[in-house]
Amino acid sequence: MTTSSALPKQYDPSEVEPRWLRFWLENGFFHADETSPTVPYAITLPPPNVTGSLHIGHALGSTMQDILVRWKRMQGFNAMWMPGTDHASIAVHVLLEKDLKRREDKTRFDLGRDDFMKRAWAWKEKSGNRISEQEKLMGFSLDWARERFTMDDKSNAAVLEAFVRLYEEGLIFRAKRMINWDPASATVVSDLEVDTVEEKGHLWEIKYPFVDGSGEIIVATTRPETMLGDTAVAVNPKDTRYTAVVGKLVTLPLTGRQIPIVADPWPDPEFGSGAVKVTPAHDPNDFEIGQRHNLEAIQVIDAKGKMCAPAPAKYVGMTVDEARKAVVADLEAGGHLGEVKDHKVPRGRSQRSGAVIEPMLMDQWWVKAGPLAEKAAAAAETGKVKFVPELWTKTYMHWMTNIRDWCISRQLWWGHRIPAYYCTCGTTIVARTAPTVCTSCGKSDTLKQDEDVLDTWFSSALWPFSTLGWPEKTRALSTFYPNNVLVTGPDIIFFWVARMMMFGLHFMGKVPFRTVYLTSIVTDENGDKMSKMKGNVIDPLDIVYGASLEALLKRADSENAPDAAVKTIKKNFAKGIPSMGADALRFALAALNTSGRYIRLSIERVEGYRNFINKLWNASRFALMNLDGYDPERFEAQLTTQAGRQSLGMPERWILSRLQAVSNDVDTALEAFRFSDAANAIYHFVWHELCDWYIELAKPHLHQTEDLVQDQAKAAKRHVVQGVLATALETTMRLLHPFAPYVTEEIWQKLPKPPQLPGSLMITVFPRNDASFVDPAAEAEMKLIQDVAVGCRMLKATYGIEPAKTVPVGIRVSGDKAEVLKRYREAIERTARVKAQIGATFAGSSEAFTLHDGSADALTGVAGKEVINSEVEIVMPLGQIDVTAETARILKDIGKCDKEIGGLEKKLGNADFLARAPEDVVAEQRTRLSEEQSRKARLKDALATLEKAGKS
RNA sequence: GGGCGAAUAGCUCAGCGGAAGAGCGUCGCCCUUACAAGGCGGUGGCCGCAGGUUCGAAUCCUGCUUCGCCCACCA
Repeated sequence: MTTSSALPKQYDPSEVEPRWLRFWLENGFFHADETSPTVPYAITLPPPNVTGSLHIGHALGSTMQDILVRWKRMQGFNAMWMPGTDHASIAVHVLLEKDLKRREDKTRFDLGRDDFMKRAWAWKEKSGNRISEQEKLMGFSLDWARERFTMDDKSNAAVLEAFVRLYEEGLIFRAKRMINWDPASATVVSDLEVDTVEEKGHLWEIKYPFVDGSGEIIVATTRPETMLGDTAVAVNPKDTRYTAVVGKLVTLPLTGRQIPIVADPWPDPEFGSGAVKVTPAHDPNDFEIGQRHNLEAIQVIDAKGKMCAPAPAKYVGMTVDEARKAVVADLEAGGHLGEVKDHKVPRGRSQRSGAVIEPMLMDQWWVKAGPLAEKAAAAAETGKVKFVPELWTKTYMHWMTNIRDWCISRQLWWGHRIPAYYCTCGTTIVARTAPTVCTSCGKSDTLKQDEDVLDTWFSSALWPFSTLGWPEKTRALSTFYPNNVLVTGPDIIFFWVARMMMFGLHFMGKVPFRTVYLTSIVTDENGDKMSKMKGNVIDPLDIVYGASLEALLKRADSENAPDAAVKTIKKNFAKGIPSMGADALRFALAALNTSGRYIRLSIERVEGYRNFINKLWNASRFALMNLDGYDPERFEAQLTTQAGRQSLGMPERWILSRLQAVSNDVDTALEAFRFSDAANAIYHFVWHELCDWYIELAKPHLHQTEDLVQDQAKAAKRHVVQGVLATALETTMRLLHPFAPYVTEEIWQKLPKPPQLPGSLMITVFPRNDASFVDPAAEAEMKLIQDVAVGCRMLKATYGIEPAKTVPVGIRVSGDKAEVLKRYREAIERTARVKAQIGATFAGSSEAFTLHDGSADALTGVAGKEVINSEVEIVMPLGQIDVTAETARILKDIGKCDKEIGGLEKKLGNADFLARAPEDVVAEQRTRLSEEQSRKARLKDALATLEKAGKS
């Protein structure tokens, strides 16, 4: 016999988890073989940035992926989950450069390219290791043998190949266009990396005098400093105020330059003065106007965000803000300033560095997005790729159909260097290997490789196939491409999902994945997005293993967290974080993952699911303490025969039927990515069916008694109950395993089970649909038992009787329910702690009756009554009770009845309803009405006897 | 300026055409030999507002209000 000391009362994940993780890894259970003949199921983990460690958002997405992968693996699929990390070019730059500035007061340029790269690699090593460690500890069944990095040799080869091919196809080109310049990081960023925020500013009117002395034209601008680079003034051709001046020249103040007035459709006559100064080098619109009118683009702001020649020497070297003040002052002094108004100005800020983006004209590399996007949009329209939740399709489509060319070059070092070589003769060569001689002039030693690297998302866009060996034609590629599902956050639909679609379709001719599941965004309990700056981030492992306030503060300090963050940490985690275990966190994430856009995560919520894991643990502990003498093979054989099935008691058939229903619910929910439905179905089953009812009903049969040896029937019954309990638990472990792999493996290994099963739960088969276990009759009977037991408990609680105290109770029953109640009287008695007499009438008056054991219990006082339904009511002799309170309770019930009856009568009295509603709906309403009427009659009856008792 | 979404119990959310639900919280009573990280029971809702469609609306339509989010070159 297993003693209780063998299993602790409280589940201790820290002891269990490392053991099974090692076991799974050592046995290679996470590895999928691409040559396996079984049906593949593949997911590629969105590679986390090597910018530090995983946050709770990663934990959410990865947990959902692991649930899918473990579930499909157990269903017999060749499930492969590809791990890896992303070099995160600009993010790592920002991180390292900040650190460099703080510790050594240096910029990357002080350090030089080679030294900087060494530091970046060291950082990558540290961060990458930390990330994979976290992923392992969370129990993620990633195929570690395949682990990749976006800057490993194979990925580099894929990037090179993709770049060269796209260049050869004319889909990558170099051009001088308006770009977003981030002066802080000293690089171009793409449109997507710019956040536009409205900031307070001014609208200045500036007077430009006509060269011919015939007056002046007033222009309006929010950026007066750019006037130094103006090369025209534009007015709308429909604006009759200006028709006469089109073609005239004006003198640009402060510079003396003469510039023309041009007619262009862009200026809105309603805005400002209707005349626009045109600075083609520093404004996207002005650039367009410049293109249309062949205007010169004069650059007056340099790459460091400072004014430069040919701006007048006075301003050169000033920052943009300084120049603005100086220009405004000088204009005013010269009498060129008109009205100045407050104005909200949209300002672009770099997502990464926060610096104000400077629009500039520069030579950069571009991907021609149009043709690629066309196919990517079509794939969504024809259903080759599906978005879940579906509403994200619109977001994706909107972007795809309004796409702009993608600027892919970055003036950074950490990344894939662009394979373009420039010869002094002016030739550009794009090649897979560095050319030694110029293909044009034939000279050697004249070639220089482009200094720039690619946007980090370029390699990410190739990830679904570069990880499988592309550009080589590998077996892995043919087996696992396309992936079945991509699980990621909606915030990177444009950055990543869209681009994988474009490149996947272009290079592979097929979508990279069939379904895109977009997760919610995890926020803190107040609904605020988590950020290190705010101090509300949670490291998943802190929840798994717990963390003291001191430890959290120490880490914040080492990460240079701002004061506000430290304050938040002190407030939110005053008592630290208790240890929950990986299973509790995983289960919580699944259970909270409804279709909403946000998940508010709080430690308390996780605690609730830790309690659930503990509940499961204790239920298993109970079972293991009572499974002595149990023979799994014998029971399995019994379950397979018709006679054996029929020998099961109603509670046994009920719990197996419920288990079957829950299995189906879980399957259905997971097919639809409804993780919370799946988790909640299991939670409810385990806690409120298996534990609250079945185990309670099983107890009397399991408890060892002396006569068991003699009583063959009792021994057989005990064995059946043992079998059902063990089977139900074993099946529950399989259902729950994808969500909570550790505790389920631990319990499953301990449970007695038929010997032919595999050596690990994670490679056992997921519960399959077996309709033969569905038993509506058992479910209906059990429902009746539960209703009656709950009714008894309610009466006891109402009258302040301790739950543990057994009291006599009469169950008045008519119709065919009597037999069921009589048969399961013991079940009611046990679960409600009552002594029940069951019958149509009781001895004596309606309030006095004889207990079933024969002892008379004539009651002089009053009884509590609870009407269960039209056929069943409970009468509980109570002696003296508070007649007023009981009357009020019954009146309240009658009130509810009346309301129901009123509604139903009105409905059934409506000829239109009878004529138009479906027959079954009408019939249902009729049944309900008669049920309610009967219930009301019984309640009134109870009220009458109560009144009588009150008077006597 | 365009687009998308959300308003349901104190909180977080599910339900999306035929009886208002869950978890947590809260309030009682209990250490009943698996579990106090537990058991039993209760309380709690003009389903944002106003119209409309329908025999029937939390659910569909329209408008309004309030909150989110995304996209956008009005100087």
